[in-house]
Amino acid sequence: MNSPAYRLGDLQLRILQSLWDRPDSSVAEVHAELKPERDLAYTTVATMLRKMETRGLVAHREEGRSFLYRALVAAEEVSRSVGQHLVDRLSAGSLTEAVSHLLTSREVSRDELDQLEKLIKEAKRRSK
Amino acid sequence: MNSPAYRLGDLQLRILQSLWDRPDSSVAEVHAELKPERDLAYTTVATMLRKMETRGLVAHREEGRSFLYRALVAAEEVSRSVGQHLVDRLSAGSLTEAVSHLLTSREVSRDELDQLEKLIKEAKRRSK
DNA sequence: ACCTTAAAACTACCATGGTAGTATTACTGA
DNA sequence: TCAGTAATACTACCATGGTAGTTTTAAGGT
Repeated sequence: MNSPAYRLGDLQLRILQSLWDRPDSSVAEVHAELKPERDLAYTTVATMLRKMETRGLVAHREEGRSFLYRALVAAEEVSRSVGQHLVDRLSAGSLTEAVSHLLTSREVSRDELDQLEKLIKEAKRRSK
Repeated sequence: MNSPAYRLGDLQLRILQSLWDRPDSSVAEVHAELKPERDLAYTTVATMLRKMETRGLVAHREEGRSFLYRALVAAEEVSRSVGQHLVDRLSAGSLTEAVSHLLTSREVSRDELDQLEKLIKEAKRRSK
């Protein structure tokens, strides 16, 4: 149906996540938030935001001398799309296979396993 | 530390998967295998294989008039790397969060949930 | 009013994945 | 031997993500 199959680069996705967390962020705020992980120039973030606006991913409004950006796409939508892509890449579309990959290819703590188990149980309850 | 952090495009990853399945494939064989999903020109696959060879991802040997390609990188290595990257994208590195996304953002059949549960149990047993 | 500063706008650039066309090479069969 | 064919080699192209420099605009203090 209406899954526009978002093709997002790493930076774009990261910026969206930042915007989902804090809507109406200025470029400076987004830049600051990304600073620890990726030391980008201010202009890089600004440019990216503008590119994303032309793609309809975000929108801005002026607040004094600043542009405040917000995401136009829902976290849900994009997550699904990205997640689907993930599963496809990892294992031609099979979710369980993908998770299996994830589990076997890394150290997974006892704690995480417990959490995962709980997740499954919840999902089962919901689907019942 | 020997995780070279493979940055692979979709097609490259798909080709590797094909090669893991059937080592010593000719270009024609890889092309044929990909045909149903992606109707690419023969030359596209050949070019990609050549590019991947310069990157050290695959190697070829001549067999009569054909080049037989094989993957130089282990499925394990790449899977881990790709999986890690995808988990990072989806949710800053948290595996359980990533799986949670996967579970809540799509229809998951009862059957899949059962399989997943089994997976977790196995992982627990192994880690014990 | 003017200088400083900070923001946005515009523009350019590079790397790379993806795509495919054309050229070349070399078997193979008649 | 030589035309046909099937393979590789070479090359070019495009789109896009990512990066950042330069230019313009406008606010704010003194």
